[in-house]
Amino acid sequence: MRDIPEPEPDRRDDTALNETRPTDTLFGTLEERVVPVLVPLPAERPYSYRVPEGMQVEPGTIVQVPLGPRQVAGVVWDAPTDPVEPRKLRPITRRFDCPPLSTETRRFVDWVADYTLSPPGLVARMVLRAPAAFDPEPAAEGLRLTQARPDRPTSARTRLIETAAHPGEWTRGGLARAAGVSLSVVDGLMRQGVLEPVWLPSHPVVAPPDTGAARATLNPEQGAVAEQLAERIGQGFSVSLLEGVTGSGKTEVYFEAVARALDAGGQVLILLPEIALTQSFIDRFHARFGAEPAQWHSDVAPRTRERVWRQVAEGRVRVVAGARSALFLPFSNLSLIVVDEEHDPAYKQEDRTFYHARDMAVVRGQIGGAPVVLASATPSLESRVNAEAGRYTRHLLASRFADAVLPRLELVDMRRHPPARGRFVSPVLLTAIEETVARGEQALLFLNRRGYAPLTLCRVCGHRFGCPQCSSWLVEHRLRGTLQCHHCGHAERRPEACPHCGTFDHLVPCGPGVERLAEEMVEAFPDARTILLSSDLPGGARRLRQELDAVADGEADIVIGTQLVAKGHHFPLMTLVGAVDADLGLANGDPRAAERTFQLLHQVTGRAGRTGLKSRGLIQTFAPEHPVMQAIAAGEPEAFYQRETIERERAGLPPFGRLAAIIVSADTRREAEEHGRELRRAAPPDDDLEVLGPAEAPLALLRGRHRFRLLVQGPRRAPLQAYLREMTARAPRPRGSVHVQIDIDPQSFL
DNA sequence: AGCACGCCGACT
DNA sequence: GTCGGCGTGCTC
Repeated sequence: MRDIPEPEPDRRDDTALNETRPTDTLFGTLEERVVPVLVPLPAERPYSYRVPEGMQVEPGTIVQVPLGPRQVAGVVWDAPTDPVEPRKLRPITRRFDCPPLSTETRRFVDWVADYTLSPPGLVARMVLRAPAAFDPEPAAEGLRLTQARPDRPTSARTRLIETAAHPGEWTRGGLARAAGVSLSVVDGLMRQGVLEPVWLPSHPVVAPPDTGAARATLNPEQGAVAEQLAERIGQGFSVSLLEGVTGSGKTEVYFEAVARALDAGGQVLILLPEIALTQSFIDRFHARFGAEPAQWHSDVAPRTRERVWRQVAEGRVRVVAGARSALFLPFSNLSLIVVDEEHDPAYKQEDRTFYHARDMAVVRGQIGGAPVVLASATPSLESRVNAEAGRYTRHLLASRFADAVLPRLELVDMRRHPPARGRFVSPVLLTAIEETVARGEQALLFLNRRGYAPLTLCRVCGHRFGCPQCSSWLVEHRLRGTLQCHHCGHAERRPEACPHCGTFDHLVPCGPGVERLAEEMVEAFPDARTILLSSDLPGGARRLRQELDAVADGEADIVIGTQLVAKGHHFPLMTLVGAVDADLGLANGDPRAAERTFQLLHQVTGRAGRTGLKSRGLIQTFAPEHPVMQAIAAGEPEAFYQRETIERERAGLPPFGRLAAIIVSADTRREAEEHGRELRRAAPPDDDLEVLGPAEAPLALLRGRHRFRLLVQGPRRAPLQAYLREMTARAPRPRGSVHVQIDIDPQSFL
């Protein structure tokens, strides 16, 4: 990790903070202090503000400053500013009573801004996204018993005093309720000075974790890995790749490193993809540490969010479990970062500031001198290559818990075992389902396609229903009676007649979706309990969670699900997993399609067989010879990764993609994609082609490992060309890259 | 990012 | 004749 550039020294040296500069006034020279303040807007440098007489600020102090017509929160920074006319200078409005952002947090903001070519103000904005947290939480007024005693001790008063004598914090209302007296009794005793008001410190948003609450029982292998991870705590920056199949105890193992970091007095951040941040994870944490971690994700109530932010800044919150944005919390003493499910594409943010949270977590660890643990059953190519190259230490958890065994995986060659006409499940899989259900066990059919059918056409005239806004087909959702575009969200009612030729009742669905698969199962196994799990079912996330629990409790025989079944849910009775269309993800033109498909199928088949029952995974494919299918059948990621990546790297080839197209002309991503489709048609068939929007293009150029075809046209041509010239000029500047550049997507090989 | 200013199409 | 579209520019 020596590749992370040191912060450029000149950036700190040439602007002394609280710089004193003489200003000429009518009355002579007046000394005034001017400081750089990073404001939440896309300016390349901090703005300068005057510091009012008597105000103390230092780098990291959070302040309120006037900005045009409004007041905004900014951070006092330590970077040079552009010269500004003295008459434009305005004073800082106030400083918030809030711990200053730590040096590590500030260096992290600078680094991310520099790396992602984002204005530092916008990165700082991600840190400051808890507006009401900069002022201290309003202290609650509590009451405390004094030495004084009432002049006339009535029974109500005596009871009140007895109650108040109990240890603990009492509020006015709470005390009255607990003593069974009215508020006027409390007020009376306050007037007599028997009770006095005290300021209660605000309550911790979560109880402190207890590292000794419940030691996990680890087998020798897990114990050894846990110890190796724990030994890294306090030893400075390192990255450990913790790899193990579903059920191998990764979480329990890294919890031991978390415990060690907490014992050493540090803060811990556990990053999870938003979808994996479930109650079940929180429960597991609670079981180990006797308290919940603070949570940070989009569903956390604003009020709680602010308290978490504040208490992280104060160092009172010790552990945060959060989605990628938790990386920008104002930790002051971060001593361990865990990135669970590190391969998950949800870590990549693709709007505003583009960043990959896994990579930025590594950078944050480097800046703060803290160890980083990346955990996954199916590590990303980047992480595997980094491990191969010795930058990351690899820890392998080979076995599963107890007697649970991995499912036996078989490929079903759909050319040799075709389903019946208009059906999608091969007789081989049908037989397996029948046997499974007969034994009272559960079968899972995985198909990553929502709705009933991905394409509808008219049997009479051949009309195909396409999206009016983009170029994809409309997906029929029979349960809702709609045709929907999964690309742009366009939806319309399913018509009775063909809009082209007017014929009624001759519209035919083509291809399978989960709804259609459910229909097929109900017909084939009318006595079995079939359940459909899809993110678009009515009832929303809560209903879905209930359904998942019901499945785990055995209240279904056949489960049909989209990719949501691959994420973090354990079904103890599941002994058969069928991937209905394993080839599906391979054909979509995504250069990471093979990797994603491998990961998805691996995770789905890993759902089965936690109880020690014999379990099977059947993978329906038309291409059993494809390396992804071979690797899945072997049940060993190695086969796939070596073929797909490492060999390629050894051969001296760019890992993926010989040609990347950059569309710099477009104003919107959609427009860029349209240009991209044209370009893809025109490209030689053996070129791997990546289409990048305008926001990504300069970055890709800067990182430049690929040949680029530039298409520069349209209304913003001139500024973009200038920008690109500037970027190209910057590109040769020797700067290391933290990660092996495996992904042609510039954001992922940061 | 917001927000204001500024120049061209369909209407209370 | 105005209301309103978003293109352009500015914020210490």
